[in-house]
Amino acid sequence: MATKTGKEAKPRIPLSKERVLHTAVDLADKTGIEKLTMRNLAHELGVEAMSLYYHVANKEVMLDGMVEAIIGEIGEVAGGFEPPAEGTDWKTAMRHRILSARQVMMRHQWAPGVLETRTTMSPPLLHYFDSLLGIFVHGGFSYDLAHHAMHTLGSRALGFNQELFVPDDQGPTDEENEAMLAEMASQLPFLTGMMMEIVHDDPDSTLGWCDDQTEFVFGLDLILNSLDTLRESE
Amino acid sequence: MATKTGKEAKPRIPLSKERVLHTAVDLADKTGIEKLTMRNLAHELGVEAMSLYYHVANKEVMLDGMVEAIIGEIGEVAGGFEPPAEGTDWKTAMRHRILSARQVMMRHQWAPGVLETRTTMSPPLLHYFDSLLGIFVHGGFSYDLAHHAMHTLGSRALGFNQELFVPDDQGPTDEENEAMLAEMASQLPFLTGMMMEIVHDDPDSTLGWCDDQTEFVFGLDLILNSLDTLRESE
DNA sequence: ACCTGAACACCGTTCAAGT
DNA sequence: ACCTGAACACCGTTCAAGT
Repeated sequence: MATKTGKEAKPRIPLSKERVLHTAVDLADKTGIEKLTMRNLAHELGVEAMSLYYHVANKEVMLDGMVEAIIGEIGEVAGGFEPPAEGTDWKTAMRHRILSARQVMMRHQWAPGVLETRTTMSPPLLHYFDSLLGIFVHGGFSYDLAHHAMHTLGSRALGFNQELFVPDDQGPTDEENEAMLAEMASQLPFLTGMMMEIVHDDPDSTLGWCDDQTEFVFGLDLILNSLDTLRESE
Repeated sequence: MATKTGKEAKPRIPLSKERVLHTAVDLADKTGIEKLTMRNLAHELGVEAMSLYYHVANKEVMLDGMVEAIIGEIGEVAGGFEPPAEGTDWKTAMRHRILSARQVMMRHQWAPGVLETRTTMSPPLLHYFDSLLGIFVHGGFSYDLAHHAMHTLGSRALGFNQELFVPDDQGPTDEENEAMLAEMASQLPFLTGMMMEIVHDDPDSTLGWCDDQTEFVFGLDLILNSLDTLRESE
């Protein structure tokens, strides 16, 4: 009752589009995207919900703005979107750029989901894609192959992969896991077989077993190497 | 006023979980997922919103059920999830299975988005993935490589690819496009270059230019071929 | 067993009004 | 110029009540 969470001091810092966006990003990081409501955000800013609408047209464009902020972060991590230094192998340049993007996505878990719901590409996003295309083209790709390449990368171009079925927050208990495995054995022979092998190699692993980073890099390298072969034979 | 949309005859067919789910799928197909509210669905069924809760626990499990229905459809299109006929090349089997899934995703545009928000794998979904794994393993993959392979496929395993930024419903006008291209030229040299080449080859194409099916198959084949090479050298 | 009316606790957003 | 109070049109969902 005595001190509420950091909205005590009357808002000396006036609201601004930037402050709204940055606070929104922080709040989404902290509480998850589903808790990012205009009301919650306003409260975090020590202000009424309706005040936000003076700085952002509506929630949808606010989300657009948050995405732009994220792209900016990628730029910081990657050291800008300029073409790689003369003589740099295109594959290492692309790998570096994409893994930089991934770093940013990792600290903003909500970002992939929001990215997927955007219907228009903001200028920063276009700029980012242009820079990826640049790496391809400077690396000797035709526009046609570079185009295919972008589609093949899909969301990996932004540093994330459709992780189908991230296991639930509350993981199954060990007993549930045990029971599940037993029942699965007959119905799902291959999944069971795979899991038993994995459990054998790493006893600590459970149903949510995968090392996302390893798997991401595996897929990324497979695609980049494959594209390189196509480029050579073009 | 005289005749409302097909809810005239009093509900001779009683509600049931199946009827709720199938109507939900149809309604999502017809009006889009964002219009699929419990109230709208109830109205479509000639019933009050609260009646739905007798047959489905809540909206989230209803969406789970809809996904299960979709997996069922994939089974119909693919002719079941049984392992491929003896001696079938794993790659053609996998390609066929995945392109069957894609057919189903194409007629339920909302399905990818809903799939991505699921947090638990329903039995039909597990069964589907098990069948894919089976194709890999029967094709000579180790469990370890098959595991990597599943991650590499990502959402492609279910017949869709993260199409980042499907252009807006209301496409830009020709003039807007023109203006955009002009402005882009300096800022986005590679995107502009690529688009100009594409426009040259196919004058009808615009910003929403890509042939999704072609691009999907390109990426899929690239990945499958690459995996085959890894399998051989394992 | 199956369906409903009224109500609750939320959303995003508009609009006229305050300073 | 910037912020707000009250209100609107929606959500999903609970719960006691109807048949």
